[in-house]
Amino acid sequence: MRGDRFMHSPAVIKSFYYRNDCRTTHYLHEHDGFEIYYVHTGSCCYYIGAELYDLEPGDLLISNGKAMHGTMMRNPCTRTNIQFIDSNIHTMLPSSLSVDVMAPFRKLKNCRWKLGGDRMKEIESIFSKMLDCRHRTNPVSVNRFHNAFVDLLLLICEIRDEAPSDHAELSKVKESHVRRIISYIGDHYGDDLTLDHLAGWINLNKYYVAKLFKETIGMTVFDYIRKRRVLEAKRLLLFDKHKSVTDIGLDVGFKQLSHFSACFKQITGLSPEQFRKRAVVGMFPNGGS
DNA sequence: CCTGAATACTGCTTCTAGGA
DNA sequence: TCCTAGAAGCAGTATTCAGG
Repeated sequence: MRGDRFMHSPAVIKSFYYRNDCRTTHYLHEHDGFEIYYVHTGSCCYYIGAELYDLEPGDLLISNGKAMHGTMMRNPCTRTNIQFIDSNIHTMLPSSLSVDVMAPFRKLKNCRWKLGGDRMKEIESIFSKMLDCRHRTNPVSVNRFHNAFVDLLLLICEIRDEAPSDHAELSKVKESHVRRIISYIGDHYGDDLTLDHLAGWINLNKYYVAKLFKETIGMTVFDYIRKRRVLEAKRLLLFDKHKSVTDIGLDVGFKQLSHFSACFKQITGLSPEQFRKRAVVGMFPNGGS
């Protein structure tokens, strides 16, 4: 792993993991500040709040760490991950800077862009510069690291201005429907949800809803609901140690324990009980998100 | 952009058994 | 007692196509 808890600017940058090989699913967690997540190779599902992103090489994702998030690996994935807080970020910025570099993080909250070849080279070059300076403590290297990070924030501002993000695309009618459905599932995953129910709530035809959802998200409504329930079950298994697997299964919307257990194992590769035991032994196996 | 029908298929529910 | 796993039947879902 090429990265660690970063010591240069503990008041701003909490961690910097460069081209981190990521082969395991990372458990749901939350933290202060913001996160920049960039995929170099491989692919993974990135869950944040009620959103799910399929990330591929060249995908850049910015997010608010306060939202519950985590990754589910599809293939072994190499990614760069930076966690930072903005309360003291002014200490790193040149006084002449006239751009609000935190605007994309505040205005968009969670957002993903698919970068093209030139932008990929550019952002990867910035990450390399940061890597070069990360362990040097002399003032020049510290300043170079700061400058590279500010350059990264400025690049994100540029990308936001010129490239449509998933967030912007969601303003379209179709994606707006899907966003509403995802939001509804996020609030009601513990209830008895059916396609009829969802279609009725959004006033659309159920066949159309199924098609729309699959087109936009890449998975069926059914799959999404199951993953959302398992996701919540994972959170409860980790953070509510006194709650039995049975209660958690029922809480998140499964009617039968056998079905909960089967779904959980299908999605995570572990039974709920195994998941809880392993989580106690080793939380966050690779560090970062 | 959206609806509706037909059909094949998926996976949920229920039941049961067995291990820890 | 709690949890996992397998089997069978059936309800619900995905897909496709035609049409407003």
